[in-house]
Amino acid sequence: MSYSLTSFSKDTFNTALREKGLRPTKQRACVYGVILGKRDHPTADDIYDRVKRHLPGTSFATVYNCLETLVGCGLVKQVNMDRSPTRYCPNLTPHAHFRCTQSGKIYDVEIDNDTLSLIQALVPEGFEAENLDLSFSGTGKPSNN
Amino acid sequence: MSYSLTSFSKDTFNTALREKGLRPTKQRACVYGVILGKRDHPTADDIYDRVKRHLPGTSFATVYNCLETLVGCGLVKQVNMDRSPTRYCPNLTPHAHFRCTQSGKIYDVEIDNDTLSLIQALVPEGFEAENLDLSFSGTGKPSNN
DNA sequence: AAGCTAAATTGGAATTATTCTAATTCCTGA
DNA sequence: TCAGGAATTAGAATAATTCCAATTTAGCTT
Ligand SMILES: [Mn+2]
Ligand SMILES: [Mn+2]
Ligand SMILES: [Zn+2]
Ligand SMILES: [Zn+2]
Repeated sequence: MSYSLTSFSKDTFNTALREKGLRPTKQRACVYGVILGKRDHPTADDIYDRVKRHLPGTSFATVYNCLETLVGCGLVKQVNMDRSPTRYCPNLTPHAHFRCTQSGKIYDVEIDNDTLSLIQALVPEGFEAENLDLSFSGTGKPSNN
Repeated sequence: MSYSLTSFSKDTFNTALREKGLRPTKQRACVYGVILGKRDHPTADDIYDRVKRHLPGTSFATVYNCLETLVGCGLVKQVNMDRSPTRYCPNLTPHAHFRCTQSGKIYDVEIDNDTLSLIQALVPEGFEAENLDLSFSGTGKPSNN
């Protein structure tokens, strides 16, 4: 059993990989599955732990390889905050991140289109931004455990 | 000779350190000086190279120690883009960064107050943002060498 | 179905930015 | 001047990530 992706996710997954001439392997499906399954912005190490429950033989190198592939296919995004380990996010809409410095938890923060336009307008003449990263840190929900 | 800080910078430096009960050493002054002297967002390694020209005996550990101190005193800011080495910036105004993926150069991008307010307004109810990071990447000035 | 070939996975070593440690040196202020 | 804390130093340690060479697998072709 590779991993129980919904038929919708499975189709997204297969299509995205085939479009790039890559193989939809069980390891890649599993990595994608665990990221979709708990949207908590896991690190590679977190993902490794979760994948091993389903595919015990999986190596750390494979987790990194799969993550690189999934990012390359646009199925997940990397999230870097300061120099802490890279986290992975399946939310493909443009959004920002908030990290609670107490709990370490990371939350998605929506960006409305008007604000997004204004942010993009900050980029000076002659520069072409392909990518933007916006993140906040501070104290999160008071006693949300 | 520690480093030729302007009398204005020297005063800022001495005051900021003394306020925290820390000593304005020649290594700290030199690290601060080279960051002010060429505002190109140098890495710790860049800074080490430049500091050694003025104070040849300086160690790498000291550069890191000084940088941590200067950041702690609010004299310089850390700039992290993806997982590349941390860079340091003496521009204390709220501003964003643009990294040219071709040249690797990093540019300051001003954020006007209106846009800054809208960005801060993205933070949801119940969260308190102490810090915000905004960065762009893409292609920079066409042939600015 | 068997064989072929390129792609993917694997375990372990290598890399690299950064931090830690313990010894030495330096300041400061009594 | 000198005692004691602060800062610096060289080198070891750490940790996330990448690299490597060997093995396995998946998707053809016969
Ligand atoms: Mn773990
Ligand atoms: Mn160098
Ligand atoms: Zn996210
Ligand atoms: Zn800057």
